[in-house]
Amino acid sequence: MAKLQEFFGAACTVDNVIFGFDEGDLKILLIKRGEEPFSDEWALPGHFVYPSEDLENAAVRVLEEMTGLHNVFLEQVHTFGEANRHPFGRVITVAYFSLIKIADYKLQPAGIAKKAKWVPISEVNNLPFDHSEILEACFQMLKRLVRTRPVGFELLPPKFTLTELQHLYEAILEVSLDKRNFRKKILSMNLLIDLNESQEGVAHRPARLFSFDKGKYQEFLSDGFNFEVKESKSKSKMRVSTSTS
Amino acid sequence: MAKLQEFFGAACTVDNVIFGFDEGDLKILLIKRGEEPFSDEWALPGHFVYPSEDLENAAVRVLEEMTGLHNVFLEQVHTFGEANRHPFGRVITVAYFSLIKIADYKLQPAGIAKKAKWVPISEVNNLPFDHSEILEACFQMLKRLVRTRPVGFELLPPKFTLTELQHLYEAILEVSLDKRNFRKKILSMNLLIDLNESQEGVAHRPARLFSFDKGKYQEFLSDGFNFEVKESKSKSKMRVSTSTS
DNA sequence: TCAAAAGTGTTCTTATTACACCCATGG
DNA sequence: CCATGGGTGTAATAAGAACACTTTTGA
Repeated sequence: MAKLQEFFGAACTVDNVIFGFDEGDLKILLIKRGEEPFSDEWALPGHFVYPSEDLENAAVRVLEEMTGLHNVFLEQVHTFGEANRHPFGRVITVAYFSLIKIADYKLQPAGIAKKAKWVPISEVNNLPFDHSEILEACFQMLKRLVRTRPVGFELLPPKFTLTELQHLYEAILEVSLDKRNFRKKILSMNLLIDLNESQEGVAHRPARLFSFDKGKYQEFLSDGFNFEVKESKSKSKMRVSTSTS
Repeated sequence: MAKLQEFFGAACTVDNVIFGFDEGDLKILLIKRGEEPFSDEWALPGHFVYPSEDLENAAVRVLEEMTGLHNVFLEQVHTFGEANRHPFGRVITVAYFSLIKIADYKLQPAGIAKKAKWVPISEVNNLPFDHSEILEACFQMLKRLVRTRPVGFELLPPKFTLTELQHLYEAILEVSLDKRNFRKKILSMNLLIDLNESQEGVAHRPARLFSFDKGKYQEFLSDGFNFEVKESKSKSKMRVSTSTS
């Protein structure tokens, strides 16, 4: 039997999969590591948890350092604790994922921008540590979440079109959806407010703009909903990995 | 900025919510602690993760020590890492939950039985540490899981009646269900095998016995299903806390 | 006038809900 | 013969799925 002291030699980190949606693509934020191990490689943003820092607070701290944003959607996903997952010693990592509006991120000073980049999720590969596994777990979590919570609110700008919202769902779920059925369903939830405004300057019929109803949104956040979607039969959409080695 | 060394002073534990189903009640296994802190109090079974032990393995180890059972359903739920949650230092705990057949457990030698007991979930209260919060998280997880995975297989004996299965769902979801609708739905899944056997020695019409179809079960385990259930309109069932302080 | 995306309804099918009486057994 | 829980079907409603053409704008 080990003595109590021997158990207190581990470190804990948080790693954060930060999702954004831009140009029809679901993306995550990667950072170029400045320290060993894996210095100069692109990895998930993360950091050690300080000795007297709450775990959740560490995740918030990393997120705020990366994005400059506060009050961001953040949820714990899974903890990875293989004994040899980190070369420097026993390091257990807790994975979080968060959802941000990329437009907000872009307004931030460029301090961190030199060492951070948004990468479409289909193009991410060869992450160091067990970060690929972490990403996969977070992506699965997002897929699950999108069917029970009105997640679009976190990822889209304040005003958006129904097509943008549909594309978001398609990007997350990796399916294609029927336009009429999607609209019927999402509108029947009374979650959206029709702003009676239209897009401007587009080379086609301008779309109506909508925003989320914050009251309804909070309701759905706590109670959940059931957004079951089935891939539309006609045209199927495959996940394309455009990554090259 | 802290030095690397300063991060390596934490300990990691696992805590395990072990669910069983018996006498129509959903129960969990509690253990009488043999060590400080909270010695002699009833708590969730758990233990430190050894320095070179995989996290998941620690959860399996605790489970096997407690129950003597192998290959048990076990899933990670959430990690609790408030800085001051443990009086002895920085201890982060990873919560797991598992599902066992209480009948199997009862066959085990009674070594641990003196310091362990099954408690109906409605009667659990005042657990030490943040164990109440951990239990709540695991119970929520079980509720979620029961609607997407054929969880009954893990909790019921090899042969069971449809009413027993229904009572299991009712205990987990804390609702009452319509008998006919429940049967129609569960039978339509082709998950059950009608054994063409009947109960014996009951003071009423004997019920047919069923078992799970292992092939179908595996399929549902990986693909999931959608067991949406709505509380039956006529008679509602409230969660009754029979605990007395 | 063309290209591009927006917008819009109906029919069919499937799943869910509500609901009440007879049956088999042991005591 | 009574108490107990087992077992069964149908009609009404709601939700989901399939599907194609017209509209508005800028270039």
